[in-house]
Amino acid sequence: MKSFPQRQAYRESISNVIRRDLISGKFKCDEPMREQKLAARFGTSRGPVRDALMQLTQEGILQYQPNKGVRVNSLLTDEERDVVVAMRLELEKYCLSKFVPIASEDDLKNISLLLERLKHACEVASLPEVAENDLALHRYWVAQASPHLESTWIGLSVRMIMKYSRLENYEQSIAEHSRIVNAILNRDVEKAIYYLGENIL
Amino acid sequence: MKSFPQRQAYRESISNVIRRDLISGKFKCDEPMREQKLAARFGTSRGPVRDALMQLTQEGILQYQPNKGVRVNSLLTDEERDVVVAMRLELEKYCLSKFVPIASEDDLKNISLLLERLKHACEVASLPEVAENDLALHRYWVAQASPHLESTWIGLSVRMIMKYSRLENYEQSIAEHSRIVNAILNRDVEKAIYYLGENIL
DNA sequence: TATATCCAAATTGTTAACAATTTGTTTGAC
DNA sequence: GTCAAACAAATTGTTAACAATTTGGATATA
Repeated sequence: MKSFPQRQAYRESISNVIRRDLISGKFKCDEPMREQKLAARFGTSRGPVRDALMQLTQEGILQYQPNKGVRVNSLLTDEERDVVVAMRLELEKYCLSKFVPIASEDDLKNISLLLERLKHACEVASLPEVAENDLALHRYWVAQASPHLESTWIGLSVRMIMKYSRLENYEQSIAEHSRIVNAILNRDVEKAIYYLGENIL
Repeated sequence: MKSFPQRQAYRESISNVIRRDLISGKFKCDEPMREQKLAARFGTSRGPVRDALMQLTQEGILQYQPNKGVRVNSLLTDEERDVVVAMRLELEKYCLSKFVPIASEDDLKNISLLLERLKHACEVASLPEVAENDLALHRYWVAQASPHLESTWIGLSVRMIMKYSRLENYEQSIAEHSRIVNAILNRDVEKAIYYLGENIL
């Protein structure tokens, strides 16, 4: 009947919320994340919270130390960020080249919708929402083209955004993503990849 | 007193063992990993086993479905592997360029030791051991140069190896790694990176 | 004051029991 | 025989309690 994750496991929704908080800078760097407090906040026991924290640790956002819990990982250095940008670009270029030719009409509708949501978030100028919708749009073609590499992608992308995000220039973000989506709608792989390169840096 | 992880958490050792089993092909593709059985095998409860499984899921080796547990993820496609190779190379080139100039005498001793271990594994021709020592050697300079990106690196590397590993040509593996390590010992970044490119493909 | 030691509180690590979901099998109607 | 519903077994999801470790502070000593 219900064709989709009927009830997303706690761990997923918890890690999504925490990730969002981290992107929008609600936690100071090196600040320890206490399991008990988070469990209370989310109305669960510590189990699912631990799961979510471990997931974010694997994504590289948090840092784990045995018997000491997890803390907000320090930001990438400038050099590391350059490397991450290059890796993410490599990955997303491949995904676009794969996705554009095979995208169904529904896919095109969906990315148009995601673009609209991103535009709206830019208009109300809410940074965490902009970040979330930016990632959601990119994530769409990654997931369609290569579900195998989706988890790799998210780790790279979140950490790239956390280190000086260019997202604060809202008009530019809208323009860049509009160009990419237009190219996709026209099935123009070359252009899509070109504009992607201008967006991810 | 004990300066290092005094007693590695279960989750770590469990995930290491399972990862090794996966690399050496002990589980069929799509085969479900049962928590109960693994818990019995490792003499713990399901908790730490779940932690280990989730970690491997994040690394992309296993696939998780809510209420259905985890299975061995299907292998990368040829194209995906090419992308992963490029990403890993990008990352490791950076790490080598960072590591070689700052490596201490102890570091040099350590990688020499790791190379010897790899040689030994090649001589006794035990594939899982070769894989483990190969990864351990590369991991050393990644961890030294950029602990931030270590978890990213391991996900890429393990999946790259699982898809047709070139490790079975033992003599070649020894030669390639000897060249890299020699270049490092001579503080020759250019050569080290060059030989790395010949090794990772 | 500075340092070391010990104790209590807070926190993480692990376990076992219970709840919810999925899976497989039997049963029965047609 | 085929299909569907109902039941039983297996498996995952969650929780709360307990164990082990770390942390912070009080006390004592030089």
